Amino acid sequence: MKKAEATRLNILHKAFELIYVKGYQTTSIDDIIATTQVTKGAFYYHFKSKDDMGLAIINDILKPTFANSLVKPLQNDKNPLDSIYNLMYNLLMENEFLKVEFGCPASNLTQEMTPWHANFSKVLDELTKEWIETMTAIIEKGKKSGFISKDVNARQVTMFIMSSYWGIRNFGKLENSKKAYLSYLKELKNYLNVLK
Amino acid sequence: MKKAEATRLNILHKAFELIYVKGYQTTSIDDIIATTQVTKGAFYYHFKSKDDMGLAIINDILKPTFANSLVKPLQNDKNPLDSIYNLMYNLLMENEFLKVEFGCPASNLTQEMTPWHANFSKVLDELTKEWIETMTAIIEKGKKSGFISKDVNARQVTMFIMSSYWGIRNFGKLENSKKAYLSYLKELKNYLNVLK
DNA sequence: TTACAAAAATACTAAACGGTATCTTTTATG
DNA sequence: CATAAAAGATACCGTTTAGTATTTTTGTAA
Repeated sequence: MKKAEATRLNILHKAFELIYVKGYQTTSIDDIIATTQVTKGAFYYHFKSKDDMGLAIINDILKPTFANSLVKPLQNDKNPLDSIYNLMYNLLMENEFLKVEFGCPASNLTQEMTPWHANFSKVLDELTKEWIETMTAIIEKGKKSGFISKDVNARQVTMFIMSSYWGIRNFGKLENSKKAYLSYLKELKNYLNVLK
Repeated sequence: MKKAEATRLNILHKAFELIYVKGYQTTSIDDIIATTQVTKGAFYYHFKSKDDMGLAIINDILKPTFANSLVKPLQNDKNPLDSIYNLMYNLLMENEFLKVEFGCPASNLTQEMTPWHANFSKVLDELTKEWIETMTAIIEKGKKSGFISKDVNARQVTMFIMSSYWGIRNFGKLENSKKAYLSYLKELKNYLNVLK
């Protein structure tokens, strides 16, 4: 029971790495079993199809990571504008797992799988919604506690910021350099400042 | 001579459509020759490989379209802030070629092919650079003519705006709805206003 | 009309793909 | 320790992939 769970998690983690780097469609099951040292029989014992595994990656790996690294940090500081900036700074400049040349795993999957794989779209949408709701909530809170002007539309601002984050990830990928991140972060700071 | 050129362009256009909708890797040559009613012999007479055709799509189809629809409109209005907003509005809300559920063709290709296909990255980077340079230039011009505050960093603002555009395309794709576009456009307007 | 190259059609290959059937080994529990 | 079920290994299937080799048709200039 325990060994099996370890094998399953091993497959999920290694497959996640491969998919983050190469994309879902171009990562073959043969690739996965080669890097995990797991046979095809074992693979299909744990997952009934490649897509079944793909969904498990999102639900069991990506979602918890997302909650820890993208959602939770938003609720740390008193000032939501600081929370947002610090989150972005950490994600772009310091997070050792996310690599500039491979972009954002969630964004990559969204781009690749939507709109053709409804199940993928659904769980990815859930993932994103959680982030949106949290950011919207802390902005609303910030309005009440005076950190943010009453004039700002929380949801609107959230969409704008998150869009810019996903977009700059694509830029970083294209230029394969964190330079783009730096000027992005500066302008993000300017933008956040006018929300006061 | 003329007929051959027509065949070639037919392949490029149809293939572009397929790739925009399904992605490059998942669009097979058999898919392409099926929808173009062109045989494989004809296909390989015009292109020496699939990648050769892919690059031709970017150079011969995407680049001119990009120059016409994304770059040129930036230089229309006197006020660069208006140019930028109007461009985004048109791209997101009115452009009949770009579909919300399939995102932005250039962004899709970047996400899918970078960093694994150096040739693709290169031409896509050229494409993007042209857009960046143009937007940066009109912002600088706007600073001189008084439409924009001298304090703004043109390149920084350009990166921020373009990132947000690419990002919101991803959002639209995920939610398969232009609703996201609307609140994005509102906040973009707010942001542009503070650059005055 | 003939000659000849450009263009297109046809038939094929070798490798890779996701997935299955069958068999063997581990592991937990009476 | 016996036994059944869980877990994993191996060989293979049918299909699809990008690409090639060969042949046929078409346009055009002498």
